[in-house]
Amino acid sequence: MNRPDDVSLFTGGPLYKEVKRRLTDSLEAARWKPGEAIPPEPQLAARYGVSIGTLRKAIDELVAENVLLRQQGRGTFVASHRGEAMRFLFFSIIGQNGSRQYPEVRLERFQRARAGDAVAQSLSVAPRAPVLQFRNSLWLGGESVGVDDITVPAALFPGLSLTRLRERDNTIYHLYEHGFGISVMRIDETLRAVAAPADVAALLGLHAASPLLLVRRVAFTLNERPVEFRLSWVNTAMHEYRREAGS
Amino acid sequence: MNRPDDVSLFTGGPLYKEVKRRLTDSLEAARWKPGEAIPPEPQLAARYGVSIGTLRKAIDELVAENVLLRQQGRGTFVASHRGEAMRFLFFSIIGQNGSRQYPEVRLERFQRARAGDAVAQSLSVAPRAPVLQFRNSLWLGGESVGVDDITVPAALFPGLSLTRLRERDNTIYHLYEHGFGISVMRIDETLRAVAAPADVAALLGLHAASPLLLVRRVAFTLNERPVEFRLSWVNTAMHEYRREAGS
DNA sequence: TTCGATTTGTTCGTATGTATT
DNA sequence: TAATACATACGAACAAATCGA
Repeated sequence: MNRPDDVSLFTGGPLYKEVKRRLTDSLEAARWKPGEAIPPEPQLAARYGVSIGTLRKAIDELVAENVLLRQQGRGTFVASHRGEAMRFLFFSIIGQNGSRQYPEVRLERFQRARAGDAVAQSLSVAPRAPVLQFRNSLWLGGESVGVDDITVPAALFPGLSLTRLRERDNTIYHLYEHGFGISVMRIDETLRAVAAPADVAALLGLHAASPLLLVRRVAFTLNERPVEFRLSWVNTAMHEYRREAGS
Repeated sequence: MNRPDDVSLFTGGPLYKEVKRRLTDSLEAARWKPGEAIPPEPQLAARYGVSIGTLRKAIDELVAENVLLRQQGRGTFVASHRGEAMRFLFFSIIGQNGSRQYPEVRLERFQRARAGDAVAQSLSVAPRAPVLQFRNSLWLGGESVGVDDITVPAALFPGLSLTRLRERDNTIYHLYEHGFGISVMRIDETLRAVAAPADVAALLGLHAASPLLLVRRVAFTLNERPVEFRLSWVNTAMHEYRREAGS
């Protein structure tokens, strides 16, 4: 017996880490798509030639990383931006009473452009590489709370258009996933306080130079490829940015 | 055999969850102190009357929550603010190049006071309960980057004084832990952009009304008891607040 | 509604590997 | 080197949730 996926002769470290790598590779290759179930544990264990306990340890780590989702009696599913699960994983604005609510998003602008040096470096593309840029305004309870300036590499999003962005009926990351096979799995954010630029202030109905929270985000796929650069200006007069740490 | 800690007849859910509760209770009761090793796995498994696998599953979760720390060949240790491990778990300011460095802290003020309504609610103490308040300025590379206004319930920190704060040779949370048996294990932060108050601006060498990042922090112990309320004003001209999400 | 098949969750026990002292 | 302690891996049995016949 020597099935192609068999891992039992692997010698470069713990077996379960190798199994995890194989699973990750299959996920990156979209062998199983977001929202779909991966094969049952006994079947995967047999395929890789490991015990079910070893397989489960590999899956455990992917579940902890929000890459897979287990449901007893149903199966193990590839994380997707379709449902509610990832809805607030990447949206951190809350009301002053602590209420979490997803914003209404309005597309304000869409254009083709070329990457500046900073954006090119963040997105790991060549300077002046073609990119798509669009601006959204975010609304919570009828109030304008922020502006997102989003830049993505044009090569990764062929056919992304103003219409496509307008017609989506879900989050932007769901559109990336469903429309372009790009799954945002991790974000890296740095925050600072700045004076509002004139155009942003106008969109938010504020005086220019009002203090705004500026969030610089880079979004990554499972294989750590950066796929989106985003600057968000947030009016924190009536809302806040929340983060928990330690457990 | 019916040892007092035996858990084998427990019926209210998974055994390992009950074992985890017992471990947590022992940690709260300071049966094992920060920095110390808990008993070896076989010994704990015998004490609770469970298999070693079940015990390990309980410990796994506490390790994932940064409550315990495992070291192969040495033992399993209670998390402590003494070492480097928790150093950057609760300090999120980085340089513009992404460098993480721990700030120099200067005590600017220390006073006894009474809790206002907002602080009292955050700290779960009665309104006008006695509290201790102190202000620190934070310095990175010779530059003043922020001001912390810290409020703690006086009842939890008997004997905390200006001298005590000045003479510490480690982080404030290490002082809480070592001097008062209070271990901060989790923080909850909300962030907003504000115009600098005059006194803070002066300390930071900025014009009044410069935009500052205001971080409102509540710190909790293992049993979710709030033990510190903190407002931090951060000058994000040369530094940033960093957070990662998703994995 | 009931029942059986499927799938993950929990628990047990054992053996062996690896790091530390 | 020997003893100790956690890490990895195996396998088995039963429990609990889900789903369709």
